[in-house]
Amino acid sequence: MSKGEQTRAAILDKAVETASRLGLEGLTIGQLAEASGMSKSGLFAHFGSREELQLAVLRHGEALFAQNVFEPALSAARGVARIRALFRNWLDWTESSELPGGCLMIAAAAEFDDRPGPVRDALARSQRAWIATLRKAVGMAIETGELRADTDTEQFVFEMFGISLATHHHRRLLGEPRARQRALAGLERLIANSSVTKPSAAHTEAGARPARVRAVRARSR
Amino acid sequence: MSKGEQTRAAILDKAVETASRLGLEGLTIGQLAEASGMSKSGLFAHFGSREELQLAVLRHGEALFAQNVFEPALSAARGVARIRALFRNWLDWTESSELPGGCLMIAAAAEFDDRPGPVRDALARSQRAWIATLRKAVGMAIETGELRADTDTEQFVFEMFGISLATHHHRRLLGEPRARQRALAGLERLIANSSVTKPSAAHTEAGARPARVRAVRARSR
DNA sequence: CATAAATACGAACGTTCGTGCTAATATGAG
DNA sequence: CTCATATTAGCACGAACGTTCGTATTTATG
Repeated sequence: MSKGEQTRAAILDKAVETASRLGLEGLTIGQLAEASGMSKSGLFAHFGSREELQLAVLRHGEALFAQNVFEPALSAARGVARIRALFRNWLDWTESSELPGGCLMIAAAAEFDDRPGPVRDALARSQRAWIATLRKAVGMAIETGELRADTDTEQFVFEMFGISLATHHHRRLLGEPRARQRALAGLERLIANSSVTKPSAAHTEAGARPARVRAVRARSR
Repeated sequence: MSKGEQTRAAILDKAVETASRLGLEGLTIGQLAEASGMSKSGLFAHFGSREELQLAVLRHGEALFAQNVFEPALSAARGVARIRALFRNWLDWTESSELPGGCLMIAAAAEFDDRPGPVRDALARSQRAWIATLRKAVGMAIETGELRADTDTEQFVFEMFGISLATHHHRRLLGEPRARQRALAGLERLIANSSVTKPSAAHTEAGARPARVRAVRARSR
């Protein structure tokens, strides 16, 4: 790796960190240069424009996401186990120490959903790819017979996404410590609702949901 | 209403609109002045600082939210009917023509979750109040006997929030036209899971969930 | 109608923004 | 070690930022 690529990577590490807190629009050539210990123009030369910097940050974040969330989950068995692994890695990612501002994609999504341009396009592409990955995982859980064949995978992933967003929102803005617990409970409810083996009516009525959740938590720790 | 209050209100209308698209940090005294057809300094005099402007925009947005989402839902009967009303008004709000950038609070939440200060504090307070309102609505649905007494209201609202966030995300960034449908289906699943009268197993297994959703949609149109 | 108060404007402040240049320095291949 | 190339720094630019100030104008009050 040449010196140039090396500094570029170091810059992008810093930039992803900053962007997770301040957003991609909060990224500033000057501040990023100071944080990287180099001159504005020196840093600028690596990207050519602010928009190119934003795109590079997005790509860098995507790579980190794949590396930290997606890839480790592949060691989990296909089916609900992998769904749980993907989801937990996702939650871990949003509270990672490398990302003091939480998930970069979530911050960028809210920021660019009304700013047409290449950055928004790249972001949307990335999000669609992630959704497709999740759908595939749900599809495999149907193939293994753990989830019912009539499961609406799109709806499943939609709600899964929502739980993740709510976790981010509650933990970061509201400082809610039980957010992760709520997230895991939500996922379990989602899984239970699409499971082939249905809980008995008596069980369910007597509050089986919290009990089931507790069991899952125990297993996860 | 004095002339001053009048222009101030007009400014804030424009500002809420802009902030819904560009965020509170995207708000600029100069641009807002131009959009309002007045001078920078003239506009500035109404607020005294940019931060005060942001706070005023937030308060103005809060008032609009209460007026468009909360208050109309009070005409719905206590219980799940009101939960549905609140939720639908909320969805309507995020696609309102007055808010070209979607829900102001959601945009601001992602923006300020890592920017300590008065704006973040005000936003968090507002969000907590809204959550409390939703919890109260769920609590009343328990009192009416429609939802089970062991329903975890906090969890219910958490997931409701998530569905709303996912809807915003999918519709605005990904342009997903079925987002609203997915949202309503998610809420119905949430309600069904906490309902006293449980659907028969046969019904559920044969895909009662989409059917139930369709019925609800029909009722809402 | 006069007059005090409220409201709006225009010009300018010091900073920071992104982006061009050119010159200096560091890197790595021969 | 040499030298072409890659990398960084220095400096300057026009524009926009939030903010201040003195002044003009409009509004409401007696």
